[in-house]
Amino acid sequence: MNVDGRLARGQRTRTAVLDAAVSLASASGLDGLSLGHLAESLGVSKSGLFAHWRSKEELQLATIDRAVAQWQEQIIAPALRTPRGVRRIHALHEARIVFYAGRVLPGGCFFATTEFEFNARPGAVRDRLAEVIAAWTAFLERLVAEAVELGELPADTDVALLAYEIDAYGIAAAMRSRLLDPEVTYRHARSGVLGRLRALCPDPALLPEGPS
Amino acid sequence: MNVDGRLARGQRTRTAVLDAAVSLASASGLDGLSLGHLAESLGVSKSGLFAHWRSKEELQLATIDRAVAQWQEQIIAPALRTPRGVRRIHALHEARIVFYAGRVLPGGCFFATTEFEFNARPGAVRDRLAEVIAAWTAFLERLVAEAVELGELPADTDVALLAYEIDAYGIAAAMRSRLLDPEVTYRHARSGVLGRLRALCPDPALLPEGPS
DNA sequence: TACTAAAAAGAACGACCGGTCGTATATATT
DNA sequence: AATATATACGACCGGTCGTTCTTTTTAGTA
Repeated sequence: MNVDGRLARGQRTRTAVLDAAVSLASASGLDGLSLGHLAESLGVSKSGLFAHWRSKEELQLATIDRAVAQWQEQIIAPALRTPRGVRRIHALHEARIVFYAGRVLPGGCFFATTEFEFNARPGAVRDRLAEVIAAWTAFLERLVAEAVELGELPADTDVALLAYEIDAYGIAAAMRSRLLDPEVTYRHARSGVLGRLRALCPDPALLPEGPS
Repeated sequence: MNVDGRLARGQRTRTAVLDAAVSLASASGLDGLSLGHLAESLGVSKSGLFAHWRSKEELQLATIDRAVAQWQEQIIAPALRTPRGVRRIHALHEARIVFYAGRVLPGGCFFATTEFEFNARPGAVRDRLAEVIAAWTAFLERLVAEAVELGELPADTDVALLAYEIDAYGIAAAMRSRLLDPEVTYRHARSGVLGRLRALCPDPALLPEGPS
């Protein structure tokens, strides 16, 4: 288990840089993120960054991967610890709102910011972001499909549509919570999805009580 | 009605510049929009822009105003030509989707892009964008409230929540239509709102037929 | 025709951008 | 102890950024 101390040091630096990069990019975008600012905010030299990534684009791609891992840990993992079906769907959405409301990232949502930033800019970054959102969409649809299979949602449910709707509530929350009243926004995002699921789910005991 | 030819020329230039600025900013953001590119794409000198706006920020603010006017003409005006109530709500959403699907702007949606870009960057631009989205939200809520008053939606409808939901479908469409399958995305955005309104509206004749 | 004012161009600026290079410093291997 | 390697640094490059200043062109006025 003894690892090379040099590699360990590099790994430590890499992680610290990418964590800071995800934070900064969530607020300023992957393009607005400048190597000079990033290096300065970490107390390292700009040129030192090039020892780990040969170009800014490579660092941008690595930053995306890091943000995916963070999303996996903080939003997807909690949901997977919840029983399949509507409860898992609800847990996923709830973890997302908690993540936004907890101000984990200064910009709110890394993916919402960067996907809007790059959706009209061809290149490797855009392609990678498209892959990420496709995987996220597929995951959401799988959760909805499972709920249908379990009989917790009607058999004629439009799975892709419901997944779209749930995601839309989250995206809107990420945007509006920073420009309008956050509390009101989160309440809408929460009760929107909850109301939707409650209207479809035949077993009301599976979902939390509370004001619509 | 005879106007000063010099001023008229300036007005023409100003309009042309702002139209191009809205287009470019919808794809690259208000910050990614560089004065050099903007000037070059118009066949104008960079310094000439400063005859009309004293700084980039001033031009950014003017660009926002121009985008608001465009939104007013192409999305709000058509809706206001439709009878009040759920039909007007539906017309508004439909005009929005048509605007996105018609590729009027290369980036899809000026506001979605810039609001995500600036939601974590304090300053005059962010403040102006916050005003714009607040006005848009108020407008949407007014349309929903009118439908309730007309009896086309239940009296106990959560007006602000329904307005949030309708807007969320639009925001999600702007983002996903550029990274995932556009046709599927627009179908979801359309049938999502339509399904929502049909489930609430007691008079089915007010809304178009068609698959869910 | 002379004068004025608006619009636009041109050249130049300091600051910062992403990126390169040579070098110094740790840590490992022999 | 000598050597190799991964990491990190400081100095610097060409280019672009927003911005300023000066000059020229265009249009209206007396």
